[in-house]
Formats: sequence, structure tokens, C-alpha cells
Amino acid sequence: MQKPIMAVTGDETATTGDMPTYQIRAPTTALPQGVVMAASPGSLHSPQQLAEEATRKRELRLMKNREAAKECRRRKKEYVKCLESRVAVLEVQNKKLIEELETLKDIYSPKTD
DNA sequence: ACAGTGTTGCGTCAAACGAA
DNA sequence: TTCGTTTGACGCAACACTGT
Repeated sequence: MQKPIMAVTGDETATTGDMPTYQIRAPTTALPQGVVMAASPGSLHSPQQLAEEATRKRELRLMKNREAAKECRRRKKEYVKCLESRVAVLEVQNKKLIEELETLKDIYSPKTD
């Protein structure tokens, strides 16, 4: 199955200036609770040990990705919220400008009695 | 009460990308 | 080149609604 290539940077700040950056690269130094680093790969030799190391690496990767996905979804939700509130603000602004335009039209349009 | 449908959140995979 | 991070896409389960 062919998946479409994504091209989202999420960086909307270039034009609006006040939206949060969607893609934030946070330092991930802390390991999730319960994760213990194993001995260095250099000390592993037997197929059994190599298999265990591969399994451990996979589980660690899955755990990290699980957390990353949660964080990603949280950021996305926040981003969408921001967009929605910006829409609300712009709608109000737009309404005011339309009203102002109507007022000015009334003032400056030639009267026909 | 039940089945069908929509929504939401999760875990996982894979692709893109940047840093070392 | 390799490795870690980010995120769209997918499938699944749980829950909420709705029509019968």
C-alpha cells in the first residue's frame, strides 16, 4: 500500500506571527520510568544475547514512540485550539470592519431625496 | 434492547528530516 | 551514513448517539 508523502511543517508563525510553532523539538534526555539501560552492546556476543538486545531496543523504541505520539497529539490539539480562537477573533474583527464600512458608506454616499 | 454509525484516543508503522 | 525525533496514516477498541 502506498502512503502519501507528508509535507507538514506546521510553522504558521511566518505569516501570522502569534501562533505557536506546531513542531517543537524538545530535548528528550529523560527516559520513561522503569526503563533501565542494559550493558553496552560491545559486551554481547551469543545469538541469545543479541536477540535479547534487539528485543530490548525495539521495546525501548516503541515506548519512546508511544510517548512521542502522545505529545504530538497534545501539541496538535493545542495548535487546532489556537487556530479556532484566531478564527473567532478574526470573525469579530471582520464583522466590525463591515459595520464600519456601512457607516462610512452612509456618511459619504450622495443623498437622493 | 439492539444494531448501525460517528467520534475519540491509543499504539504502531513508515517516511521525512536534522544532527552528529 | 546512522540514529533519534516528529508526525501522517492506519487499524483497533471503547464510548456516545440515533433510528428501529
